[in-house]
Amino acid sequence: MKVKIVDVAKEANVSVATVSRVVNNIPLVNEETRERVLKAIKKTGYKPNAIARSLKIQKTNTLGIMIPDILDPFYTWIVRGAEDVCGIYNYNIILSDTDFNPEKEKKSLDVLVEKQCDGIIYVGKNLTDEMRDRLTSASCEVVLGCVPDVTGKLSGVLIDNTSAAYDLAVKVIDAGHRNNIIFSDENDNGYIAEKRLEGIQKAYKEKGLEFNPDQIYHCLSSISGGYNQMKDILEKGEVSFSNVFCFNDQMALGAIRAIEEKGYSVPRDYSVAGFNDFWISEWVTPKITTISQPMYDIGAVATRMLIKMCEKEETEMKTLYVPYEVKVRDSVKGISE
Amino acid sequence: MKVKIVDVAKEANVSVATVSRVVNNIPLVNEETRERVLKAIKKTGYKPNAIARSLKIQKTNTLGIMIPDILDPFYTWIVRGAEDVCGIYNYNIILSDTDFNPEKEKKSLDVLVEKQCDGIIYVGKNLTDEMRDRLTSASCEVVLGCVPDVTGKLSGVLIDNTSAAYDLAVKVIDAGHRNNIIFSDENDNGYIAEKRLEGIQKAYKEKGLEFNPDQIYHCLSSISGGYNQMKDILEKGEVSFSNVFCFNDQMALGAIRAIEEKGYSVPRDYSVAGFNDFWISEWVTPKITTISQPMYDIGAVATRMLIKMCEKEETEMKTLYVPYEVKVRDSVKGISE
DNA sequence: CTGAAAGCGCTTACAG
DNA sequence: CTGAAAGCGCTTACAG
Repeated sequence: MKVKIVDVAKEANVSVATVSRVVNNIPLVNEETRERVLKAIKKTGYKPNAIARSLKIQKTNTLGIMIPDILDPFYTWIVRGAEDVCGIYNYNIILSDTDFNPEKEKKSLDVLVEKQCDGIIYVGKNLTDEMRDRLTSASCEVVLGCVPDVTGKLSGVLIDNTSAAYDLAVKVIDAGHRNNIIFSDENDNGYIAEKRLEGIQKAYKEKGLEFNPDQIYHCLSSISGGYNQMKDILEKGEVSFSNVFCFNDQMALGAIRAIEEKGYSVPRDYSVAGFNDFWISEWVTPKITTISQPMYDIGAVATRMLIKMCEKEETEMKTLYVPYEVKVRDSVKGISE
Repeated sequence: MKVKIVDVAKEANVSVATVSRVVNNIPLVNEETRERVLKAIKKTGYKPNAIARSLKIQKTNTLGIMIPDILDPFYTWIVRGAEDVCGIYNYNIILSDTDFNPEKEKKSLDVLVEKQCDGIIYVGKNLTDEMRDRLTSASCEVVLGCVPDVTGKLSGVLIDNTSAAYDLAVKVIDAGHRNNIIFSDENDNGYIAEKRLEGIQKAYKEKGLEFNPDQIYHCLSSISGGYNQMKDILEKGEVSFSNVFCFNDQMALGAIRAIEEKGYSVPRDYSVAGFNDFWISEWVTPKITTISQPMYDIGAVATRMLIKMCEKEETEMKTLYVPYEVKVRDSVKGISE
């Protein structure tokens, strides 16, 4: 049988109120009494029931985090950042993979709300109006990661995808690549893909290049997604290009392998640019030129904001843009810092 | 204000008991009444408070998972396996990174118990007696991942590390590598490192090779850990070897890069064998020869066992050994399937 | 400084 | 088929 507060109260010959006070470090307890209670706690092996406490104080000290897929290192780092901050402030995290699946997202949100999470971090590549409304009207605090709420009702932490893509594209174009293709997401109706496309188009415009939607390919944002797409292109041999912009580094790595498999070399014959800078990118050959995002920080900052909101230290909503960095490495020919 | 069960009871002109019954799908409710309640729920936007429910029914439908570090893809896959199984049975997961830190482990266990997790999955490279005792006497169900309880009191899911290392070592030795070094963990007092060492030693013995503890190097089990160690060895130039056994693929990748950086080639000049088969291993050059573990399955199976225990469908403790596979790829010279 | 008591939002035996 | 009431294990205003 689990020991509960009344058991230690009996053991220490005090009321449950007193036990509660020493457990919660409330000062106004006689030192002797405190000692006695402490001893009783140790003797009985009492562990407070956080569920009962939560029900009473209407606070669980747990946060929910909704991410597409913990297996994608991009999101893994966000979760780690979130967890570390939670550790500091004595919160815990309920993890929920949503697989870009709207049904899973809805269900996940409901469960997290029902489990009385004090707050929820929603991370994704896109935020539908419906999801935004649900999050806005949820009975707990919410912070977005990687995606903003254009209506300004929800706080968020992310990078400026347009300007990041623009910066990269300018460098790539300046390196002489006037003929690029793009490996975007499976479907391009997502916020992030859209913004990055905007950035690339802006660079094209400035550099006097024509942007043609045919240059966009939609593939799975995984290594094999990039691999298969590139293999297909090379085998058909109908497209000419000197560089491919991949919307994440996994796709870039896959594309590189497909190119090599066909007997070509990166960056000698084809260049490949990535995005996100996952932790392997500087350990593969060639090292991938990419945009690095402070994923860990995005998770950490979003969590800190959320906790502040949960503890009413912060009530103002804001969208925070964190810095990114162009990582010039070896997979794009002719590019300079 | 959050709407609670009494609010919908009023709205539907029934008692809270009746509302509770329809919420929980208890059959003995008049169809009309049910309709009325359902309507009231929809109208009020009622969401049950799972915390209150948990307190009453003494079950939270949440599991805790203690892992060293979610950033290590090995553990990431375990978590994903766990989460998917949780999704099926309507459980949630509280994630807890312990960083191989005993203090963090203790604290984490306490918190998970206090938050009334129905069960806990403990994943690690080692299980100290103290931790085993704490887990055994915890007031919730426990399943171990990757590490067994030698006393048989706790269930576990893992591969047979000794025989896996043995199988790999035999192949490597048969390929002509009679001069190997080993990159183990930072400290070798862990269960997994010990078992793998045993496997290698067994192979040595069978093949008539002499095993010398000097061949073991202790480094961080990360890419840079393997990289730095190998760089150091090569620069000092005092050790001769033709192959290095790395106790995970990250170290192997790092070692490969260090070797290449010194102007050598893998596997032409040196061979490198990995362990665990993380998802990048067949996409790097050279592809890493390694042991693949069904990480996802370990997480999934452990979780299924745990849920069965939580729901009293299973009470017998058992240690389950799941199959591993030797993945012969390109990083070890002369090796055959 | 300490305790009795109400109440957090549910579920469920019990009675009808 | 439905409802009144007890109780899950805590916290905390209130009284002393």
